[in-house]
Formats: sequence, structure tokens, C-alpha cells
Amino acid sequence: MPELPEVETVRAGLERWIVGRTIAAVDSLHPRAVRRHSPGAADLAERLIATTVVAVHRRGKYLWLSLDADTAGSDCLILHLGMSGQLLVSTPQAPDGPHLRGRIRFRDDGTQLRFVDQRTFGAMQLDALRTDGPSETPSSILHIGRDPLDPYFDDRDWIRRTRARRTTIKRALLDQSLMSGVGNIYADEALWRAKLHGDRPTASLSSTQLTTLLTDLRSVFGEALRAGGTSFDALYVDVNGQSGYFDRSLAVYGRAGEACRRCGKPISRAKWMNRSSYFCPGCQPRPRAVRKV
DNA sequence: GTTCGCACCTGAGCGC
DNA sequence: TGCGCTCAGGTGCGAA
Repeated sequence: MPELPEVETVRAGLERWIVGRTIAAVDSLHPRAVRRHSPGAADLAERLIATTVVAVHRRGKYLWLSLDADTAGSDCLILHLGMSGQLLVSTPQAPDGPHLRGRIRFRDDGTQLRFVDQRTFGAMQLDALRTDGPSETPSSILHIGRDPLDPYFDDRDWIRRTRARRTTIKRALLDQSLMSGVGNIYADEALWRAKLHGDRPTASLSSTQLTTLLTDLRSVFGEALRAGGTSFDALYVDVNGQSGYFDRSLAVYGRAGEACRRCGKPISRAKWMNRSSYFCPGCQPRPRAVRKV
């Protein structure tokens, strides 16, 4: 599933392949791919034609292409991969796959940008950039917090706001308004490294513990980035269709029943909010209030 | 205002 | 062989 390292890998690929190119045509091939663009697919295509991609930006799991022309009040194209989205740089001759949802063709008739998305949680949307402190952000994602690799991310502010929440630490990690980019996989990995159970109330954690968690989160992100991201199946690939290999380095996620690399106890898997949570019962004991008898 | 649960969606894997 | 169920999970929305 695309989380921060996977999205950043895609962003870097897009930067290499599409910056400086002018859009000639946009094909929207599935209504859900443009559901967040309320004027509809035809409007999206019409306003993108003849614009040039200036830069590719990312905040958390959101990508956006900055465009050179004022497209009637919108100056960027937001791209979100959802759970299974892929942005592929393909030759015009490459066959359409079964889950092709959108396609951007460029005036140079070279490679195309294809949006492939099996589960249709991803989306494309035109938006206007707004000043957001020291940088610019699309207006519709102003509520998304900065990610921990953002140079303007404020560690102390995140710690203060997290401790003020009346929730658990895993919920807080997945709350994209507090901090973006973290999904289920890297939340479990960072919590394992920090020896914290996901059900620990945020208010019970010290500043030191949260600082350690941030450090561990950044290190797991860095390692995953160097590995090109995590790929459990064919759902995540970079713009050239290549899989990352960080899944080989995961300590807990997807390893239920296997020995913890730190203490040797078998990794547990628990149902959590209609999904799974992986943790080591030895290194990450449940807090007393929710400890199962 | 904050927190939580659920729907959205598709295809692989599994049991019967 | 075919059917039905479960699972995967990011995001937005409504309810409490």
C-alpha cells in the first residue's frame, strides 16, 4: 500500500519523466478517478490541455503537479494513489491494462503518464495553491499535516498536539491531520522500533517517548526509501513498474507467528478498526487498561 | 470541537 | 467447478 516512502519514490520518478512537458490530452477512463473534481472529467481534461508541468510536490501521501498556466483558477493537479493506485510512465504502444483509470498524453508524443488503480480509491483533482506558512499547498489538502520528512515539520508542536489528544498512539499516527504519510504498515513498524503498543493512550506517553518514536519513524521511512518502498504484491510499483523490496526488512507487519527479531517471542496479529495490527507481545506489552485476560 | 465507526471498492485466496 | 465469504486499508462523512 502506498505510504510516504512509496509516494516519494513515485514523486521522484515523475519529476524525472514529466517536468517540463506540455499536456496534449487527458483521458478519464473511470468516473471514480475524477470523483473529487466536482466539475467532471471533461472539465478536468479541458483545463489541463496546453499546460506545462513545472514541478512535482508531495505532502504525506498526496502528490500534486504544479502547472505553468492559470487553468481558470486552478494551478495544480492533485494525484492520490489511494490503496492501489499506480502512476506509470509508459510508451504509447504499451497495451492498456485492465485497471487503467486515466491517461495523460504530452505534446512531444513521447511516454504517457497512466493512472492505474485496481480498487479505485485513488483520484485526480484540479485545485488552487494557497500560501501555507513558508510554502504553498493545494487548498483542499490544507487540513493535511506536514509529514516527518518535511523540513518545516515541527517536532515539538506534533508532540504537544499528540499528547493533548484523548486517543491511542496508533490512531494518532494514522491521523493525517496531526502528521501525514503514515499508514498501517509503517505505524506498526515504528511502534515496534519504539517498543510501544499501539493501544497506549497518547496522554500517557512522555515527550521523550514521542521523540524516540519520531526518530524511529524517520529511520524506517529512510530505510524504506532507499529500498524503493514496500511491495507485498503487484499493487505498488514505481513509475517504471518496478517493485520495492523493503518488505524483506519489515520487523512485524505481515509476520504473525514468526519470532520477534529482538526478543524471540511470536509476533501477534490483532483485529483493529476493520484491519490488522501487528506487534510483539514481549517488546510491546499492552497497556493495563486494555490488556486481555 | 473531538472522537469513532463505517462505507467505498476490487480481486485474491480459501472453504465448502 | 462454482459460489460465497473474508481480507487488504486511505479517506471522508455522519453520528455520538
